Amino acid sequence: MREYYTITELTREFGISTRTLRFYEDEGLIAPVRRGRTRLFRPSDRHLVRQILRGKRLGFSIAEIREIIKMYSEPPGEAGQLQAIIATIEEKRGELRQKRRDLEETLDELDQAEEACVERLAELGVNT
Amino acid sequence: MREYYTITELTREFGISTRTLRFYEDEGLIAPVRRGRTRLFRPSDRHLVRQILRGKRLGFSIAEIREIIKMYSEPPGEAGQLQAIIATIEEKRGELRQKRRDLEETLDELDQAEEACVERLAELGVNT
DNA sequence: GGAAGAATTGACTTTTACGTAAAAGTCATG
DNA sequence: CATGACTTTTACGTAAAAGTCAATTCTTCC
Repeated sequence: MREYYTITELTREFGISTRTLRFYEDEGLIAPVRRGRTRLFRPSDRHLVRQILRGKRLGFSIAEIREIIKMYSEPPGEAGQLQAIIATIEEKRGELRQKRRDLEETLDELDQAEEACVERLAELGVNT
Repeated sequence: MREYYTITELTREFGISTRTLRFYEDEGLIAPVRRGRTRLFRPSDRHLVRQILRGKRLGFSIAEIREIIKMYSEPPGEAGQLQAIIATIEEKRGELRQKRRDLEETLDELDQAEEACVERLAELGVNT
């Protein structure tokens, strides 16, 4: 496990721009350490980037991703806060399940569409 | 099955604004018929709206949704076009499968986060 | 037949998530 | 030490997806 990654290493690995990484830092999603002014990304930062991009692919906004990421971090000390986090987790879980239903439905409809195309092709094959 | 829905009926059913529906019409995603200037939405339009919102929840852009919707419609006559559609369906299926992996991973991490919270709560319960 | 209540159009605004360009600092290598 | 590849900050720009608002135009209902 490497200790540090440079910003361009991560841009290449994830196919994103330096602007994007700086933007995520501005948004408080990641906090790479500095040597002088230069950012050094630790494996944990790299993992956060991975989680951010995953969230993006699922259609979550930066604000939502921030919320999700916050929940992965160490749980706080206070009981009330813990309850609150658990409630938020429940909520996100609900959203994800909705997305899963959406996903399965869409996959089904794509299957049907493909079948229709294949049938149509068969017809053409016969008629030609 | 009702023959027509008014625009406000659909806004209420789906929790979106008239502006949004008109926007989708401008974008060519739906094409409600008119009585005078008033839009009348058929069940098929309503179903399209359902599909659009599903696409949105999955993080697809309007352009992508347009692409997906086009594939649900009747397959065209020409073999080359049919092949092209099938290829696009394959591609979308790939994206959806990636999303599904992302989704499962996120659900797993949320589970872990919740467990951590529950444990922490148990500790607090013991210590108090 | 006139007032109230929907709908419509068009223009302008907003938010999100970066893109892009300028100007300057950093650092390894020849 | 200078060259070139990277990086940084600052600041303005932009595309997508609506929101908002104003001015009209239908309806319809009493």
